Amino acid sequence: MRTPSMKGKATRRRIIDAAADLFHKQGVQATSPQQIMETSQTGKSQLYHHFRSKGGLVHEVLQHHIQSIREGSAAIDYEITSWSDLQRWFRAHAGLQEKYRMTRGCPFGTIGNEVTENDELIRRDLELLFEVVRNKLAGFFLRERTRGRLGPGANEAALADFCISSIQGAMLLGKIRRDRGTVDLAIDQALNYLAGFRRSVPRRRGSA
Amino acid sequence: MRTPSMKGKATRRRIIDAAADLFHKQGVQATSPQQIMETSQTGKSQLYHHFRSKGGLVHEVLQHHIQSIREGSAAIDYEITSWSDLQRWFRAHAGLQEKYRMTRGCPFGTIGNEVTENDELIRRDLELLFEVVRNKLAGFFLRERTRGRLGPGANEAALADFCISSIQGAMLLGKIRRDRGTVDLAIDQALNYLAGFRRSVPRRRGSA
Amino acid sequence: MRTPSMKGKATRRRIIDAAADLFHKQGVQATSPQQIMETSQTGKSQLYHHFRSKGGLVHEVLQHHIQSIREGSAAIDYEITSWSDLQRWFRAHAGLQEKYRMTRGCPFGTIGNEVTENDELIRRDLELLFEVVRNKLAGFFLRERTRGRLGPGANEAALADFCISSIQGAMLLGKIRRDRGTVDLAIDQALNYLAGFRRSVPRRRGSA
Amino acid sequence: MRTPSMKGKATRRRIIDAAADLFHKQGVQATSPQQIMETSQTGKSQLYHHFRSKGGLVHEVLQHHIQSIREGSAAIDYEITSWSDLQRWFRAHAGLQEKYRMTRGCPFGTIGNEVTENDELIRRDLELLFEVVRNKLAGFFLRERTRGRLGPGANEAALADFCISSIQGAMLLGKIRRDRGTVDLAIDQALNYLAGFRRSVPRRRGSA
DNA sequence: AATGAATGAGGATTCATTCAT
DNA sequence: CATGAATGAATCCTCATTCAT
Repeated sequence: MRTPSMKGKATRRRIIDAAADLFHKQGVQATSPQQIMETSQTGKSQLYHHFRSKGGLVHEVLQHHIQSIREGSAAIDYEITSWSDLQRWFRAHAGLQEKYRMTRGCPFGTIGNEVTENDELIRRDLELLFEVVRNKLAGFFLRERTRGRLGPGANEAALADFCISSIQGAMLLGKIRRDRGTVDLAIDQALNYLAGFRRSVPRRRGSA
Repeated sequence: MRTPSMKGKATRRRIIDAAADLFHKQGVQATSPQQIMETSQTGKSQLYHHFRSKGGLVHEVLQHHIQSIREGSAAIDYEITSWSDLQRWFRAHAGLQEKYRMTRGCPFGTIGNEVTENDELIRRDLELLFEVVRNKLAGFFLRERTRGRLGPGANEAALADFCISSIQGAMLLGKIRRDRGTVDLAIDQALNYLAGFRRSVPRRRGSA
Repeated sequence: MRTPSMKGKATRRRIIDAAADLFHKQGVQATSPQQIMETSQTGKSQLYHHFRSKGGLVHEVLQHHIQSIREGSAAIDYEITSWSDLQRWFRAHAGLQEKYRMTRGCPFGTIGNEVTENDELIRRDLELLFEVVRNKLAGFFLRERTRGRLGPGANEAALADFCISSIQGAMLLGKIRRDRGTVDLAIDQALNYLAGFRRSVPRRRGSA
Repeated sequence: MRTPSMKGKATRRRIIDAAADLFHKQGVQATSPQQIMETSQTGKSQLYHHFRSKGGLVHEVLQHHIQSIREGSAAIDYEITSWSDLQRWFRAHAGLQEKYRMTRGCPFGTIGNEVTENDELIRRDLELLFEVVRNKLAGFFLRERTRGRLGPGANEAALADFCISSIQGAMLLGKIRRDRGTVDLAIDQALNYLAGFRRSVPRRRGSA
């Protein structure tokens, strides 16, 4: 059974989902409230009932992304516990792009790229989002260091940022070239670089 | 003396310059013909006299960028003949961003980010632009290999693409964080990676 | 009391009425949304709220005309039940023109004349409209035949079409000459021709 | 060899021809100077060199039409010397329409339809044009009367106008219905009516 | 006679948003 | 929570015309 509040939530959620997809597809500027309302099968002013403005909606979309990343419900899995997880994380991005026939970039990068001086709030949301991602990645590198599996000469946050900016650059170039090969090659090199910091630790006797 | 064609060209050029700057600042979508006309001190329909449409103007802006890169008249110098040139090339991007107080990304990436399925022509222009850049960079790596100063295990085009996607990712993240440090750190790591391919060649006796 | 839908309908109706009059006066092409909005005292985008486009508005105007003809609420009475009704029908057209000092033609013909290959939908609307008119007229001729008052040698639909094309030609020429005499003379001749098909039936004994 | 003045004449003529065709196809309003210049392969301001304005061009187009009718160089032959010529005259209109797949009406009527209160000069041109046509037709009827082949009860000018308004109405309806049958049927009835005025004169003995 | 740049108003339409109910 | 009318500025672009050469 659907209670009214459930229905409300459904509407709100439908709008966010539709907006997130459209923002990913064509950017924020190119997406009109009208289009969002049509895509989400909502009355136009529902959008203004649930969100203060289009900007407010962008904020909520980003909050939703952050939430998804934290919860692990996002399209890409940010729970990295092994080097192969890290590889998967990289490749998942290429996979996501390919799902859209290489016509889209990163959902976050796409929004970030459009940010101007007047979009300070959105910029902050994105800053937070990328910090969450960095923390996820840095967490992995930190755990690796703890276990002695990470060489010296690079700190965890920097490595995490390297991952992020590598994948952002790769996806943007991949979208422009409409070519997965470009993305994969960039990922290869990023992984190459990261592999340089990996240390294999001899298994202790008696351990699994 | 000003011939009529000179006058026309000046206008055309003023429009392209204004547009290029606005596109860099706020993207293509967010830039209206009206704004371009105000910025370039032109009548509104001059824009449509000189360019078929807004899309046509984007095309011309990109062609102009390509021309600038080829000629060496661009904001960034793409003539790389030494490893230190390469470093400068990387840092120049950060410098460009800082010039705009880290509120802008890469002029090309910003346009590329906005490309959708309907902007096939623009995409092609960008593809070409990035190929020109890649060739410039790949040329350097090739010359280095010829001189025995490049180690095995990476081809020139791939290294060039690595440079491009690295700097794209770095600039995007730098813009989102409004932080040059992020860009510099990303550049450091890219240079680190590239340095791994560098081979020092013992000076021949008798040479400087 | 005014319900919201009532308000909406009133606006919609005001727009249609204003548009219909302007289309009659100066044609569709020469009528701008702006002019319609000023005439109907509406916000410009109300037009696009109620109608998809200018073309959509033309469609609705024609539908409204069709409705009026069917309902008998049009400027001209299409309910013909006698030969004198038919005469009145013809003369009413001249009267309508004179009302506008012979500066306008037929409201339908004016729109029809502007139709091009790209206005297929509008053309269909007009086709329907003229079919409705033809049916009204043909109905009269059919009833006359049933009563033995119509001679052989012409079918009802053809006579109806003759009426329509005669009046269309007459009004167009009348507008070009700005002269009612032209119209009346053309009507005289059309009525002359039609009179040739009329048969007087001897009154039955005992009837009035 | 082409003298400069010939070239000038050719340009002027090309513009008129292109304009005439476009006006016929889509009306005056819908035809922009730009389109005329493209169709006639002329520089845009040649149009303003040869004609004062767009209105001036319409005037010249109509003058050209009048000239063609007078000279007998028009698409339709207005030299009527026999009843079968008259039939041909009527059918030629249907033929002209069919040539354009019933998508166009009468070239003159189409322009006339668009005339508003502000186009007094154009209206006068059309008035003249139709007077020329009327005279051509009335001339035939007059000659017929002279020869005793025209019955009483209708004057020549009225019959001529009947021909004109009939064909105008027929062509308009034919265009709206995109159907030649409609036109032919209307022509049949007009001819029927006119035939009622025809008198056969017994050949004199000894004459051809 | 011809070219192409320039002009400024206006074209149709959509924008983001708010209001009334 | 939902609907749809209303708003007014802005969108991209074309209009008819003129100017300078």
